[in-house]
Amino acid sequence: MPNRRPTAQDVAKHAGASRSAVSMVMNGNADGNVSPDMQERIRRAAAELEYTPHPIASGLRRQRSRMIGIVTDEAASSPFAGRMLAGASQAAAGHGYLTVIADAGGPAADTTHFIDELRRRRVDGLILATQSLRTIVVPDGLRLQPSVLANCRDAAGTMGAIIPDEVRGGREATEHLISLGHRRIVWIGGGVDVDARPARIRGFQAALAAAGLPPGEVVEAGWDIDDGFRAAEALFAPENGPRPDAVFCASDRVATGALLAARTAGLDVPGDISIMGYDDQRHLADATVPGLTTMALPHEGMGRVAAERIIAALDSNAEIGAETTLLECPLVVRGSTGPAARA
Amino acid sequence: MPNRRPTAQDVAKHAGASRSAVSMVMNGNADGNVSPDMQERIRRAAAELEYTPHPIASGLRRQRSRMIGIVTDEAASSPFAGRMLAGASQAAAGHGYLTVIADAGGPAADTTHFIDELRRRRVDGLILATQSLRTIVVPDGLRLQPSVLANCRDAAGTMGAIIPDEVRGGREATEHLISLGHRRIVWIGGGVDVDARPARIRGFQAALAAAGLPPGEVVEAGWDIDDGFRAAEALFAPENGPRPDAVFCASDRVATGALLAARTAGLDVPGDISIMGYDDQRHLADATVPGLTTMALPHEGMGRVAAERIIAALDSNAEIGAETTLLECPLVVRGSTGPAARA
DNA sequence: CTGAAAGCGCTAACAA
DNA sequence: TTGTTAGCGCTTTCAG
Repeated sequence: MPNRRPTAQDVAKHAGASRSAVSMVMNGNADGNVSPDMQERIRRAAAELEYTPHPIASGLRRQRSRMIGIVTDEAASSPFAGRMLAGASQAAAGHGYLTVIADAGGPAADTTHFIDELRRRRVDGLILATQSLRTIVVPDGLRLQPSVLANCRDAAGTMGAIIPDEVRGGREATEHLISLGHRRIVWIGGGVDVDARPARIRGFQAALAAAGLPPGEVVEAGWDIDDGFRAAEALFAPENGPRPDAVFCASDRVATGALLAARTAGLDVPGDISIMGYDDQRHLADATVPGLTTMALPHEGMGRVAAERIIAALDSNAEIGAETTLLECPLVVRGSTGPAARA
Repeated sequence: MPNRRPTAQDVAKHAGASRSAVSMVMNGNADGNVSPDMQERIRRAAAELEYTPHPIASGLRRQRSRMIGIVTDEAASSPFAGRMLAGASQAAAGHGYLTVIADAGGPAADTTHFIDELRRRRVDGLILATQSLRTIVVPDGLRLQPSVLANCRDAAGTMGAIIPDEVRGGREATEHLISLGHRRIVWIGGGVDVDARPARIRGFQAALAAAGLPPGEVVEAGWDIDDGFRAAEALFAPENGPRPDAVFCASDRVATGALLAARTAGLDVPGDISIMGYDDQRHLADATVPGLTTMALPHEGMGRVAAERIIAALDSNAEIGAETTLLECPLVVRGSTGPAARA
């Protein structure tokens, strides 16, 4: 099983060159230093022996591990974690970096230990990713090396972050509804404890105002299916006045509840009413009847951009910057929105 | 920012000892070799300087990276991936191992490249994890070092695997329903292309038989909400004969559809009918009205046990074995199941 | 019981 | 243009 791998020494012997020549060829630094035909012989020898440089040895020498660490708060409880990790790992792999993960299994404040552990392991850069959008006090360890925040922002405002553009998401979702001919659009749900809510509502109202429509009604409710169900049920009751053309839900779960309420009230979606979700929660938004039109949270993109931003800084030896990058939430059109009935 | 870290040399000087003494103390090999008071002085010096051994250097020397790699097929599209990765990373961290990930972003067959890349990076062990339960042809690279499969099994049967015990899950779910007094229980859903379905149905029928009940009816349908809705709608239509006491759904999505159909048909859940899900899909099973009673897929456990099994082999220098470990799917009781009405 | 010496495999500065 | 040398920080053997 062990199958000893060849070393640069072996390749050098095989090609009749020196170890350092091999090293230079493998690292692309050979051009002014090793004759072209020697380079070719080395390359051939390397290929023949299936030589590939030992990353641990080169890491030791260069004082670079080519690993980037991701520490997450309770990835286990989020259906979105996989997307972020996949995005980061794919981006990193594309630049020859390895992605190492540490899940704190608890709130972001408990990540300190894991950050230290990853630093001890000599990761070149660090991503701190939270499962829901929030503002956090950044653990000290993060500041000691290139790091960015994903899906959260620094209370001190001095650390770079990648977060969804929720205002724009709220706006574009609303524009989609308006373009379909809807005029009376009601917002449902989203507990007040989460940062995303006010931003989305701001976008919602901005789009309405831009279209010359009056401010939209905002119905308080939580984030879950039954919150959406109850709120929509009340909204659809005839005694509560005219029905809205469309509802814009704080989450796909709320939207699923609204869908259910519409069905219970005998309303056709989207014939009688359009329902818009938010999150693009896999195995939910794509699994309702009809499928939910929704704004996708860019988890994969956050992972990718976070990794790319760190790697760019690492590879150019530059500072990473404190800017906050806002990522677009793409509109995913499924069946739950359609043209206004009276349009 | 770089803040040079102390080396074993620094500690040795500080404590008036030799580098090797420091090494032995840090690795617990000091007892017959370094005098107790010298050990104490070294330990104190290490603490004072906040010395921690350089894992890359020791890895190079020991030819061990203390990293275990996880390669996943399309983690990005699964809401369960995070649990598995969190389980593995927590278990690994507990033993001083680092978890590195590589997401193939495609089917399991495309993981070869990522396996090779992780091997090149000198991971000590490898986990190949699939997002849905299946039998796969194991890529060659996996056999060249300690590896286990998570959520999939080896077509050749020679590689260790950790998978959910779906037969037992099907049985225990059914037993839960039977214990509630239900007698006529119908299975709904689960396309035929997925391995999990026949196993769950086998458990379902076994529990029925063990209770002296006739074989349960099995309704064909897919895995999604609308599949569950349609199947349940037909099942609940009065013209299709007496209603079942309970339905056992192939997935939480199907169960969500069934819940919706029950509501549409004016049935109370669980008063008139109990609905059982499968998967414990986060942000769905816990977000319906009422919450779904379901069998949890042990993703976190699979990650944890896979990591532990590899690490145990690594740390004892033993073979890893070809056994398949079956993990229990825990019953999660929420509101969608209750006592039979006529009981 | 202790410390010096020899690398692990690689890279980069330097000398030829 | 080439090859030699001196480490990166650690572990482990072996002579004191």
